[in-house]
Amino acid sequence: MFAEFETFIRERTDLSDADIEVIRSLAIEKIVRKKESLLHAGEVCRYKMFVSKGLLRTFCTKEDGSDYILQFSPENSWTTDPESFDKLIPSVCNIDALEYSEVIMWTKEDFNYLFANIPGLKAYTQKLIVQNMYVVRQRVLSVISSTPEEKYDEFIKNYPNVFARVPLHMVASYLGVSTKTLSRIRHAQLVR
Amino acid sequence: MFAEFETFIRERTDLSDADIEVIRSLAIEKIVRKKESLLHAGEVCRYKMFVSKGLLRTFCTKEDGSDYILQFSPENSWTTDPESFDKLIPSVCNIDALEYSEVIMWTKEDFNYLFANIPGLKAYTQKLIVQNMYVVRQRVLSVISSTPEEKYDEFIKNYPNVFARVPLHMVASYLGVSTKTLSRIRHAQLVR
DNA sequence: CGATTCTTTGAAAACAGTCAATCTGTGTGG
DNA sequence: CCACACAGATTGACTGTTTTCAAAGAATCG
Repeated sequence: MFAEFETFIRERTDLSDADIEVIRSLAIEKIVRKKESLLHAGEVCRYKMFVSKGLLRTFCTKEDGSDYILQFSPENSWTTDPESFDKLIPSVCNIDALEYSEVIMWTKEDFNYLFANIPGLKAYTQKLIVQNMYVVRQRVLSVISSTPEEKYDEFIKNYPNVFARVPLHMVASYLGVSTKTLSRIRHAQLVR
Repeated sequence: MFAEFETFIRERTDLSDADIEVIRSLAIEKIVRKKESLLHAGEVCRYKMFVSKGLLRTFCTKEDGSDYILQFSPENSWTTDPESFDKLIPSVCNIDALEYSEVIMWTKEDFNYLFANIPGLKAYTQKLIVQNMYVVRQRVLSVISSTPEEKYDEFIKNYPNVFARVPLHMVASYLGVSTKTLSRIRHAQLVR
């Protein structure tokens, strides 16, 4: 499980073996079965998580019970609730597994330690945050400016790997449209 | 113009007088009249900008000519097109002034210099990016999960200061709904 | 005051959402 | 191994909302 992470991080940083060893020593490895939860709304999100295998989803539930998916996290990606994690306040999101997954987690305390002592990791993390910003900004633009069909097409284009693995109604939830609308779009595209 | 910035940054960091002086020496002050542009789509966004007075808007234009507002930047806030600025690639956004504004700008090169030599500024900037992330994530959630009326109410609640200064059709553009819908909502709220 | 910008409105059309039912494929437990 | 339950996808009928387009008022600015 850690092996995948090590490969991943070595490709993106120039951490030393010693650095990796420290990072490993503070890592918590966790297996999550499909549908198992890693964070419930109301709890503090205590971990920064790396998905080394599988697929997670971050979602919020409104009063009426409807879900809205904020993020999919396939293997080789990071996830957490940043605001809850940083400020140690209760999260409004849930994180659970859409597939059998393997996750590596660090507490805030430990991650801060790594952050302070491994400059390469710090630089990498900061770059990641910035890149994430590009993506989220683009998503805001898409969601306010695109038609449902455009959103659907963009999703398939941007996340083919996720698209192939999640049920349609979750794509709908991610895009902010109803499953009905997605069905209609798909039907129309077939006919064409 | 720089005075407002100095007050602002001193309240949020513990920069020394010397630090401030360096920052000032690299700052470009610019007056922008209402409707004047600071960035056209297709250009590289060469500056990181602090709005010391006035109100800017960042928006994208689709092929059909319709605008979508990504961000309002009132006095005491920062703006740029992060991706264009960081990577020196052409921007897809425009930035212009909704009011007479006073803006302080730094090039990427100069900002990098400040970044490298003024740890307090670096720490502040990074915190800012992270906080911005919270806001944008919240916006994504809102825009995929809220009704137009909820979006409208949230906007007034979150940005009363901006709301009071921009025409309704720009609020609509920011929220991703038509002006018609906003009018209807307002009418309904009046009747109540 | 005239010109421009902004807001509201009406009517019609397009669109998306709800609800309920059906169909499918999957997988589990007996 | 089969039957059954279950999750997912699609569909139809209906409803309700949003958009579009155009036009008319209202407000603002020079």
